[in-house]
Amino acid sequence: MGYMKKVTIRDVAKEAGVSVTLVSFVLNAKVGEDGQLDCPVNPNTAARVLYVAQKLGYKRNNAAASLRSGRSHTLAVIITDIASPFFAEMCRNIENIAYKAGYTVIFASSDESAPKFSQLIDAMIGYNVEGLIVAPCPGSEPILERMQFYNIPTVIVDRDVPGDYFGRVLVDNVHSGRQAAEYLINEGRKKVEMLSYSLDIQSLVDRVSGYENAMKAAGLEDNINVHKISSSSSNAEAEVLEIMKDAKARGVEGFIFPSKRMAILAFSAMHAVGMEYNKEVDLVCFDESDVYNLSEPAIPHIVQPLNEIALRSFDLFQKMLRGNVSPEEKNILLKTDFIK
Amino acid sequence: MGYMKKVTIRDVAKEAGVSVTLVSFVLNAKVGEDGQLDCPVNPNTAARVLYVAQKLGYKRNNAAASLRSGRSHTLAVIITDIASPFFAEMCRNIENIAYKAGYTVIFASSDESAPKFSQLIDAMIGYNVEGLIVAPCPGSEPILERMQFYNIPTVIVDRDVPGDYFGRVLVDNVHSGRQAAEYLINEGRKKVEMLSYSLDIQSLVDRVSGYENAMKAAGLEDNINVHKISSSSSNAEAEVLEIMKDAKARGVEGFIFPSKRMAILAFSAMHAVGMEYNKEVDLVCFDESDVYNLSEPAIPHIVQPLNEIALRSFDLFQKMLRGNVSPEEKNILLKTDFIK
DNA sequence: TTGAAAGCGATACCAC
DNA sequence: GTGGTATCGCTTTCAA
Repeated sequence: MGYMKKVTIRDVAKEAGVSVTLVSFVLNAKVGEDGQLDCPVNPNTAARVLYVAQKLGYKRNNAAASLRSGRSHTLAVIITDIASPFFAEMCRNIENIAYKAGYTVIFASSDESAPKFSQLIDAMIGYNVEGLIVAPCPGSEPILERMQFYNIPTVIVDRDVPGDYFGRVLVDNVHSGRQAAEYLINEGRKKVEMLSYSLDIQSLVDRVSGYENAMKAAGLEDNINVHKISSSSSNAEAEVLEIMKDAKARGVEGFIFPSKRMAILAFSAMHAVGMEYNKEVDLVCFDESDVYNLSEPAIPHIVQPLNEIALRSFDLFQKMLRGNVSPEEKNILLKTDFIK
Repeated sequence: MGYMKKVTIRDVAKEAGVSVTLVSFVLNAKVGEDGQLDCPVNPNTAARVLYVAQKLGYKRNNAAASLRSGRSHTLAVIITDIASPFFAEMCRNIENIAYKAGYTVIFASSDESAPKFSQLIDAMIGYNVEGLIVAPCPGSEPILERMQFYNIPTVIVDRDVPGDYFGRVLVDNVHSGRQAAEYLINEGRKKVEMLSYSLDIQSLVDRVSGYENAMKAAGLEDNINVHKISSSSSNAEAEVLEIMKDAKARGVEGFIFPSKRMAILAFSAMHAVGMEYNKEVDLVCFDESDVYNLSEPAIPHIVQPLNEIALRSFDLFQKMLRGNVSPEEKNILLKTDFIK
């Protein structure tokens, strides 16, 4: 079976007996509130053009339109790991919002690699994207700096990098750490401890600060205890087992596991040393897992406000695209959601 | 701070003192095995051009290149749900593979909506994508049919739709159902039953067939029992509870839960009726969940061969792009992975 | 209200 | 090896 030759604006113009200009006008006109097209074209002509375009199966060639107009109606989203449920869900939300606003979204994943990130940025620039929503990876700072030379509005999410040019939509991790600790303290737990990584990840450092603040505020500063484990899973497993064995011996009453990965590790260890959730120890975890919901009772956990991150990021991008945005508007700090 | 004017091929040409043709040649040349550029250009000139392009920060304008050449080096992937871990991981794999082959991937999610799917397809055509990897949603058949008129190689994954034009990379669900049942039978379980949805989803129907085949082959046809539940979660919960209560009373020895969602539902119900995994009942589940791995011992489960799906899909797309592919090559059926 | 014509930035063809 | 230039399909003046 043969295939259609691409039908262009010229074909439509010829068939409708008008000029290409008219066709372009009609095809780009927005429908006003009254259902009328807001363009200086005779309604009858417009209707005929629309009909013909439809009949011939015309599809705008975005490459040509973008080349000429300089606009692409395309937004790039670069995250660090497309396989992470958090990012996947964020992408889905951004895509939905952007779609309604007439934008196409290009997603890409840097896989935490700065060279790959650099190539992706180049690709995105080549695509004439109108904006960028990006979760920075280690080493991405100098690459991101270049965005302002291209005058591409850039919104940072998930992890911060310095720079006045950028918009940012971040979550208040100090708050979330405090929230976790306060919950356990209110449940009557006094010996509340926390797991963390020895590697300094800002979000974890903040969560630890929040935990420490809450403990101090409750007069429990002497009970503050943060166990830092290796980020390589091979060592981590044994380390966590040791920590839990010791914790059981010391009668720890509450634990904060500030990531899903740590929570899963800790559950295994707790099981192994015979430490029972909701009996001797209460928990607050982070992120989402089936395990949290299946536990009896469900384990309280703290999640990122994904839809709001998506909403605010896209909104900020559009504001930046349109013109000057005040520094306050450009720096958005969101609160996490506590799921009980 | 000001921003850079976009630097074009002309700027590079002028600065390097050569023609735009030369610049284009050099910038598009592939590096041969000997590290030499395979283009009819003096190596010194080429080096100078490369140097200047780098110095000026030249980035190819894809819109222009695509418009002129008709090629976009872009592949579209349309799935039904970007928030599903299965698809997210598949996307990541495709992106990685495509990236190495010099392709950019545009992802989009139809959210199981045919109208949205149609709009996405139009958008992708407008982007001059060179190919499509698509998980069809209900009602997408007539829309997909149109792809051949545009001569865009299209590979179907996850769910089948008829059509000789398409390539397809699917998994053998009959096999996976058989595999699940055989495992339980080999463990010595005779009363092996299965959960499914009352709504006919082909992959589930196939898994059920495989289960039935295995039971018959083992002479256990009298024990075949498939419980069909509503797909709406409100009813499903109560139904599953009832099923498990009854199953416990009848002394069921093995269960197959053919999706993660069903498994989670069933775990709650089993817990509620006091039915214990690895004691009175053995399980085989599908997909991935932390719960499977945290159970003691870990619950065997069957997963899609994601990386192979990604690999074969992209490979098939490239073959279809290049020329005629035999019907055998166009229909790929993969085996699932059994995780013990 | 309509149309002719000038480009957007690259590639591709042809001549040198 | 190198360079001039038509051209891809569209948007955008500008003039009628």
